Amino acid sequence: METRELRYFVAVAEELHFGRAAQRLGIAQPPLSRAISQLERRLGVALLERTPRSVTLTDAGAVLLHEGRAALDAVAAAEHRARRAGLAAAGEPAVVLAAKAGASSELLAKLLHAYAAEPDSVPVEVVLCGPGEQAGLLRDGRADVAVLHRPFDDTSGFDTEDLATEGQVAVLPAGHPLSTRADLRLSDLTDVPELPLPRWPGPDGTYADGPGPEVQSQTQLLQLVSLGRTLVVVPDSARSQLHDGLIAVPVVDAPAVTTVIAWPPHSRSRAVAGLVNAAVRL
Amino acid sequence: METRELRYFVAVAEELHFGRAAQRLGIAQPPLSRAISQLERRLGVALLERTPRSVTLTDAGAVLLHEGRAALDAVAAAEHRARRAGLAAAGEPAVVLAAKAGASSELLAKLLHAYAAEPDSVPVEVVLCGPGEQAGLLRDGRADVAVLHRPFDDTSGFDTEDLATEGQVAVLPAGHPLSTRADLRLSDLTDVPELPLPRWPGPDGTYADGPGPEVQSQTQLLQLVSLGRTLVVVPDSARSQLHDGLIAVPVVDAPAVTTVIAWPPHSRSRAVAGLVNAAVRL
DNA sequence: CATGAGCGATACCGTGGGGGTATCGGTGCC
DNA sequence: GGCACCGATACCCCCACGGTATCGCTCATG
Repeated sequence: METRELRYFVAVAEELHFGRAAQRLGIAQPPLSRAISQLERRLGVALLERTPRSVTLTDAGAVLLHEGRAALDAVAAAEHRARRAGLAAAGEPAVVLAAKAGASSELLAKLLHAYAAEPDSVPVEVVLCGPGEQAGLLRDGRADVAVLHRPFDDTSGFDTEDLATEGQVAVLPAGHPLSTRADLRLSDLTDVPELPLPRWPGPDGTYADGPGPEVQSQTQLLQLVSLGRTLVVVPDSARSQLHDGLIAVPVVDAPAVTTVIAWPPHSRSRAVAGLVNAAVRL
Repeated sequence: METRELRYFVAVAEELHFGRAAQRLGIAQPPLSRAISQLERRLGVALLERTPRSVTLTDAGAVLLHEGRAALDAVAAAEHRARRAGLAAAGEPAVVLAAKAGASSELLAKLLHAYAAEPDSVPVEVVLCGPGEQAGLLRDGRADVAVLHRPFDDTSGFDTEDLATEGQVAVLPAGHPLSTRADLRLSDLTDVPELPLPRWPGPDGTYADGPGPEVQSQTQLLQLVSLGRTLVVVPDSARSQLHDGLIAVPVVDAPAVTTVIAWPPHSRSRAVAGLVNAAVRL
C-alpha cells in the first residue's frame, strides 16, 4: 500500500464525500473514486458504503482510518526527523521540543538551562503550540520531545517521566464575590451565570454552542476574565503570569495536574535522552 | 514520501550495497540508484556516503532507517488490520493473539477459555511464534495482541498488563551431577564444559560461533538436553512440558520472568480490550 | 409524476515517471 | 597495467495516474 492511497482514503473517510475530498487533495473526483475502489479491490474488503446520497465507513474502513492516520504520521515523522538530522550538520537545531504556550514556563526555562549546561548538549528549538497540539507534533515528527500535562493531554503511545504535580486555581476578575474566598470547589464554578465558561475552537475551527465567549488564545482569555466576562481554571504555576485585576483562588477538588516530559518510545536520539535526563534531575 | 521510496531506502541501508538491495527488491540496480538520489534531493539531505568500494549511512540515513522501519510497520499494520476487519464479517477470526511457542501454555489456555466465556467474545486466532517474534507481529499488524515475557521481550511502545511472575529453572539431563542439587546459581551453569549453552539462529538465519549445538526449536533443544549435549534455563511454568529424562532445578539468582499481555497503545478493538480484561481477571 | 440537482462511477485520452538495458567512470587488487 | 567491482548515467518504453466528458442513480421539489 502506498502512502498516496492512504492519504486519499483518509481524506475521503474524513470528508465522507468524494468531491470535497478530491478538492482537498487537489485532484479531480474521478481519479479519486478509482484509487479508492482499486484499494478496496487490492485489500479484498469494502471500506466505504456508497449510496448516491451519502458515503459511510464500513468496520474495515473505520479500522483503516485509525491505523492509516497513525501510519501517515509515522511516515511524516520519518521524513521530518531525517531532514532534521541532515540539517543538524549545517548548524541547525538538531532537536525540537514542543510545549503548550503559557504553561509550565518556569519549569521549561529551568529545563532548557540545565540541559544547555551539560557537556554534550546541542541547540534546542522550542515550539510553543496550542493546547493539545503537542502530541500531534510528536507523532508526525515535527517535534522530538514534548512537555505535556495530564490529565489534559493524552500520553498514550509515548514514554514519559513525571516532572511535577500541582493543584489548580480559578482565575477570577478582581472584585468578583468569589474572588475573596480562601478556596473554592468545582461546584462553585459551574452555573455562575455572570461568568460562563469560555469556548475554545474544536479541531475543525468551529465553536460549540453555549453562553460563554469564544476565545482563541490565552492572552485573549485572560483579558476577558479581567473584563468580567468569563472565568477559567488553570494549573497553579500559571499564577506567575497573571497581571493586575486577576485573582487566583485554589480549587480544592479540581484534578491535580502532572507535568510530564514525553518522547516516542523508539527514540534513539542522544539529545532527547539528555533532555529527559536533565528534566528528571530538576 | 511514498512507501515505495522508504522500502527502497531501507533495503539499501540494510544491505549497504545497491546491487544486492536491488536484487532483494526484485528490480534492477539503476532505477534503485535513481530512486535513492531522488529521495535525497527531495529531502535535501545526504542519506548515504558512497565510495566505489563501499556504502555507509550518514547520521540522517541512520535516523531514516530507524524511523522508516517503524513507518513501514505502521503501514503494513494498517493494511493487515483493515483486511482482517473486513474478513471478520465473513466469519473469519477478527483478532489475532501472538504467543511464544511453548511458553505460558497453561496461562494461555486459561485466558482463551475465560475470554471465550464472555458474552460478546469473538473467535481468536492464536499464532505461536519463535522467541522474540511477537513484538514484530504486533508492530506490523499480523497480530492484535500478544503475550510477552519480560525481560526477554522488548515491550517498549506497547501498552501492557502484568499477568504473572515466576522464577527460572535449569533443565538438565537426568543423571548429571548438577541435577541432584536442590538449587543452583547462574555461576554454576556458565562454564560447564560438557553442557555448553545452545546457539539460536540470529535474525539473518545464521549462527554465532561457539561450542554449543545449533538449535531451531524448543523440542529439538529439549531432546539435546536429554541427550546430555546442552542445558537450558527456562521459566518455572515450562516444567509442565518436561518429559522423562529431564530434571528441573531452580536457579535462585536468575532474573524473574514476568508474563505480560501487550497491545498497541492506539488499539480501539473491543476484542483486544476483552482479552486484556479476561487476562487481568485470571 | 416529471424534472432537475447532486454525487459517485465509467469511458477515454494524454503524459510523466518508474523500470529496463547498455554503458560509463572511478577505485582497489592481483 | 589490466581487470573486477560497483554505483551513476544515457536512453528507451510503457503503464499508471490524472484530466475531461458523461452516465446512472436517487431524492427533493413543484
